[in-house]
Amino acid sequence: MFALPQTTPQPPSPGRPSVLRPDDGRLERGRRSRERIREAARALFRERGFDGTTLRAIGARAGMGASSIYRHVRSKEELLVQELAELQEEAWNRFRLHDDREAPTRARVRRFFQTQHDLLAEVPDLTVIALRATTYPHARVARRVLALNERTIGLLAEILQGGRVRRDLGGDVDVLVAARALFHVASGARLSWANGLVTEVGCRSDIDASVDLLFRGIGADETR
Amino acid sequence: MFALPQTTPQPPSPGRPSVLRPDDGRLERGRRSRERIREAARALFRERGFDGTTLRAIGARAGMGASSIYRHVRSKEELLVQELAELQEEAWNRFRLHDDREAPTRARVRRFFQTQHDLLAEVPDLTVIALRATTYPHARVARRVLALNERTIGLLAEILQGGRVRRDLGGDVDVLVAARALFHVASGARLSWANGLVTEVGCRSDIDASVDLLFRGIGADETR
DNA sequence: CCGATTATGCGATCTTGTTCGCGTTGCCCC
DNA sequence: GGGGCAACGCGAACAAGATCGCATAATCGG
Repeated sequence: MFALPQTTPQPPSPGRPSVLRPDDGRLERGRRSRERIREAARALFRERGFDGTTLRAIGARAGMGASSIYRHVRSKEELLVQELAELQEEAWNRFRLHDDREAPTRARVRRFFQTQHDLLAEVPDLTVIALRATTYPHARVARRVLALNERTIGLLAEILQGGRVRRDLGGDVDVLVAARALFHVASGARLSWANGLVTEVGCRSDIDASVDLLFRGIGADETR
Repeated sequence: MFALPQTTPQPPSPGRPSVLRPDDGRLERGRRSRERIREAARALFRERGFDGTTLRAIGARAGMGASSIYRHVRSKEELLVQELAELQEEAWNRFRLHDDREAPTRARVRRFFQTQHDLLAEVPDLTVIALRATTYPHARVARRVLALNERTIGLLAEILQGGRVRRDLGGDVDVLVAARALFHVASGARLSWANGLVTEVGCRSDIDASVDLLFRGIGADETR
């Protein structure tokens, strides 16, 4: 349904991938540089956080000037989005690995968020900076993050759809609307966590509570 | 329940309000300056948007250097948060003005979001930048925005609580969790709107759909 | 009136993400 | 093997938010 994020080390850089000249010694060097940049950024983000990491520092660790980074990346945030994409992929894989399609829908949803959270917990910045990126609507990276989000929502919708065919859901529930609601509620909880309002376990139980609420509904049974 | 945002033109600036010397010609001058800054910022934000507005421009229009602004404000975003606080206050007032406490809870919630959206639509940046502010957990302004959000959530909880006593809600619904869910779902929809993924009316109907969903619940009636 | 205190303003400066123009280098084609 | 073409890297420079030290002025205690 959605385009897979390109995690292969193809040149995802500004210029087109130059299909005319498929490979090249220069391109090889470029790939190595990109790899060094990615590693340096990844390490520094974990050491000092996103905002504490300067492009000059990344460049220094990657053995190049700060401006050269822009040969390979369009913005600082793109470096983090790469990580986000990988982490999401990993989360999906882990989830699917032990996913029981016959389990109650609500349980599957909860387990998905738990799996995702296990990974997210290691890099608290990720969620927050991704969210921040979406607040720059003109930037390309915003659309990239939104696409990633949409993909997660798609997976949630898939889970829900599985429940629908098993009559596990209310009959007239719009699966996509529901998936979006689940996603945003979880994001909100994680934002509180990132701001130190709740602990990590608090965040988890908030998410669980919200999922339960969404399944049960706010309204009184059968009335209005 | 929550501390009211201080909208009175008391010096909310970095230094303490200097209670020892309650007023002063200088303080008077400062108040006027703050007012000019606020007006200039407000106008420029509407003309060019938040990111398109430079502090030097604000300073120029307010008749002072850019650095002087920091005597009255701790960051650029704080200028916008002031607006957000006012706008929320206005939204609450408008809502309460025509609020029918006997109306069905769901209808009240929907009307609240509509009222809020009427105002928000005039300054599309507001929601987004406020959200962005919360992605800088170290900044004071983040906590300020979170407090404002918490206040909105509180109002929603109040509405829900009203419904609970009338048996309008499911018996075991945690009012605060539900309010939070409503809030975050609406924020998510507005984020899509700000990113041009949906039109304003689309955003409104998305919110309505989400509210309906939250009231009805995702799960099948009475089962699991 | 005097010194101390303090709110305000200013310009220089810093920081950091980002852009720009230039030079270098490996590759292809003739 | 020479010219052309990109990819790459670099240092200078820019933009804009923020900080700093200094200057000014208003007030107060004495």
